[in-house]
Parts: sequence; structure tokens; C-alpha cells
Amino acid sequence: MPPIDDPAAPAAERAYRAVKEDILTGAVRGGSLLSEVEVGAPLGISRTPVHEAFLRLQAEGLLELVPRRGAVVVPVAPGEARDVLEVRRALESAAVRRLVSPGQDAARDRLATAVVALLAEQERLAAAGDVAGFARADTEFHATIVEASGNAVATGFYASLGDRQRRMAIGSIGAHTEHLVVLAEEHRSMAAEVAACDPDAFEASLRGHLSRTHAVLLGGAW
Amino acid sequence: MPPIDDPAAPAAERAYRAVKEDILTGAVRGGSLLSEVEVGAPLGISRTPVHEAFLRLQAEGLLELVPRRGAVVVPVAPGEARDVLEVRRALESAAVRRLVSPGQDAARDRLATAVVALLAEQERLAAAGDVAGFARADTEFHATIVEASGNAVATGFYASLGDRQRRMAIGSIGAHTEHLVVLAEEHRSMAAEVAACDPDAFEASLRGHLSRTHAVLLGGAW
DNA sequence: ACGTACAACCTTGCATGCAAGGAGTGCCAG
DNA sequence: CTGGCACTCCTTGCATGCAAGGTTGTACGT
Repeated sequence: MPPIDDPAAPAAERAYRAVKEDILTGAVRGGSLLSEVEVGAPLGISRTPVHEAFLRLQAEGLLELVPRRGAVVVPVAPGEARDVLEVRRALESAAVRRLVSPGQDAARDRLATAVVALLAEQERLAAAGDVAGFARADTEFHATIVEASGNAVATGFYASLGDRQRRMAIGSIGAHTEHLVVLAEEHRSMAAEVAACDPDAFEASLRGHLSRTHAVLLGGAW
Repeated sequence: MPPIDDPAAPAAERAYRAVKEDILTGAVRGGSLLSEVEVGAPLGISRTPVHEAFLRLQAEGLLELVPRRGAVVVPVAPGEARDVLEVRRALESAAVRRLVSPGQDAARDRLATAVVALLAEQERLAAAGDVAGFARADTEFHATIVEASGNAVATGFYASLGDRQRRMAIGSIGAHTEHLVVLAEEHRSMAAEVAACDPDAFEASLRGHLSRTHAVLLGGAW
């Protein structure tokens, strides 16, 4: 996670991070119309780097640039949560299937080592009822699995999904803290299933786990 | 597929398409260093829109901008073909699993209607031995399945995979034309498996089919 | 009162100017 | 002949100027 406000970063990068942060945290609503000068002025940068930032965000699907009007923040689509969850499940299952394939013992070992610290951290956050912190740790846990598979394409896609999901979680933080420990336990189980080379069990666990994570962190029904 | 040379398109868009085309077709090699003026001059546009095009291509993973040096065309990574195939399989399987889920009859019907023309076209191209044309039709066939699922996130990712795959196919066009009819037959089988709501059969077919497609269109071993 | 036309403003798209930072080259000393 | 150094050129990063297009508000006519 890059620092949001890094004075040493180039102006275009600062504009990109600032606008993205505003969109992901919900500081600007879907449908809002952003102007380049309006964004650049508070940052003390001119229109050019802001324009470049808008282009990057358009490529990520967060903005839509309408010529000579401005940039509209694309609203989260109605079924987007389902879409994201479905793709997450597909990518993560595929990652585990590669991890349990022959010759991936080293990658599996590295993953097993990495998750030890992550699981401990999660259980701490769950016990403390830190929903926002747990959400971050949850994202990191799942991303670590995909990264461990060594599939660079999948890893890149998965990072983009994390952004989208973060955006969907707006306003639903703070509820159901009592369920966090359950999610943490499920993480531990799934890590064990990877270590045991049981992709079917992992996929079955993942299916329910993602639904429950969605319910707790994104405000759906348990 | 947008027209590559559209004089009415804005300069930034023209630069984007031109450079992307050059990268995807292999006109510029991986590792090449592109300069903004060098790209803009033949198109009669200045550095600014070219710079914007570079940023978009960097977001897509096709370029890497190194400050005050230029833009290097990122070479295709060693295991990229495998990575792309794996993600394609994951996304496409997930799409079919949604398509066969309850309440998706209308989407399945639309897909069935759409593939009729695609299959006929493919068989024509296969018979004619038009490898490049078949490659396009193949991409469209698979993309149509993902689109039919209605998962916008997956559809976007899948389009990006098509670009990457197109790039990997450089230089391998023209071989094994006799196998095209087999690939076309497999498409027909897989379409039938979707219509029959048999996702397991589809996934099994897809696994072998993608490997064979890779072999024929991308120059791997059959 | 309502519809229409005009005009002013605000927006981006692009070109250009300026400055900063490396990389490569040529020269000089040993 | 070789190693080190300074210089020059080429590159991008960003600001700004200008023009084109769209939207909105207003005033006028009916």
C-alpha cells in the first residue's frame, strides 16, 4: 500500500492517489462530476498531471471521462458485489489448484510461513473488534494466497478486485464484530487445507467464507 | 474492436491505439525504448497526448515508464502463457457456472443464439485455413461466453487477457491449419455442454481445448 | 406564463515552453 | 593503453496558453 500523501512523489502520482482514495473511501459519491482544476488546486498542481491521473482511474473503471464536461465517478453497479465475489472465488481457487500441483512444494512452504504471522495478526484484530483493521488483514491474507501461486496476471487482477471491494464496503464498517473470530478461524482452516493439498476442500470452504466475509465486512445478510 | 486509424478520434486515442497495435503485433519488440516525440511525430501529434497514451498502456501492463528515460515495452514474461491460460480457464468456468445456475435461462438462450453465427463463421474460417481470422473468431467465441454470464468485472478482465494472448501469438501464425477444424468442433461441443447445463463437462472440455488452442495459435506443442 | 434563442461561462484537448535529471561520449591524466 | 571525469544532449515532468465545444442561465417574443 503506497503512502497516500508523499510530497516526494511526482504530481501525477499524488493526484492519482488522492482521487483514488476519495473514490474508494466514498468521500466523493458515485455520479459526482470532478473537474481537473478543482482537484488540482488543493494539491497545488496544475491540470496536466490531474488529467493523467483521471486517465489512469478511467482505465481502472473508477472514472468515466466525458469530453468537455468533466470526470464522473462511476457508481458501483447493482450486482457488482456478486461479480467481484465470483471472480475472487475463481481466481483464488485456481491459485490453490496450482499451489497443490506437483513441483510447487517450495511455493506452498513459503505461503505456509507467510500465513503464520497473518493469522496471528488477524486473530488479534478479531479479538479487539477492529473491523477496519481486520478488513485490511483479510484482504492481505487472500492476496497472499494468490501471489504465492506465482501467477502474475491473476495477482494483478486480484489487486484490482481488492480496490473495488474496499469501495463497496463504504459505510458498513462497525457491525457484527462478534463474527470476526469466525472468519479468522476459517482462514486458519483454509490455510491448513492448502497445506494438506486439498483444493476441493479449500474451494468449498472459500465459497462459504467469501459469502460470510461479504456479510460481515460489506453489510450483507449473514 | 475499434478502428486503428480513425482521423476523427482524439489525438490521445490515436496514439494509444497506434502504440498498442505496434506492441500487440510485435512491430516493436519487448525491451524497446519508446520516446514520446518519436511516437508522436509520425502521427502529427505533440508529446502530451502520447504521454497520456503511455500512461494508459502502463496501466495495462504493456509499457513501463522509466522517469526521464522513456517507455520500455515490457517483454512477455516466461510463464505468461501459462498464467493467461489458467486465468482464462478460471474465469470462463465461473461464467458457465453462473450461466447454468437457476434463473439464467434467458442469458443462456441469448448465448445459444449468439454462438450459432459464431460457430458457422469459425467452421468457414477453419475450412479456409485462415489462421489469423480463426484466432479472432476464437477470441470472440470465448469472450461471448464470459459476457453472457453478465459479470462485468470478469468481462473486463477477459478482454485484457485477449490482448495479452494476441501479443503472445506473434510469429506463430500459419502453422497447423489442419487442426483448426478440431478446435471449431470443440467449440460446438462446449456450446452444447452449456446449453445442456453441464458445467463439469464444459470445464473438462475447456481444459483440453485451451491447451490445444494454445498449441495451434500460439505455437506450443500439440 | 411558456417556449425559444442567444450569449457568456466553464470545461476539456492539445501544443508549447521551461527546467531537471540521466546517459553516453569525448577528453585528459596517469 | 586504461581509468576517471566533465560535458553535452536527450529525455521526461509539469505549467501555461489557446481554442473548441457544451451547458446553463437569461432575456425576449408569443
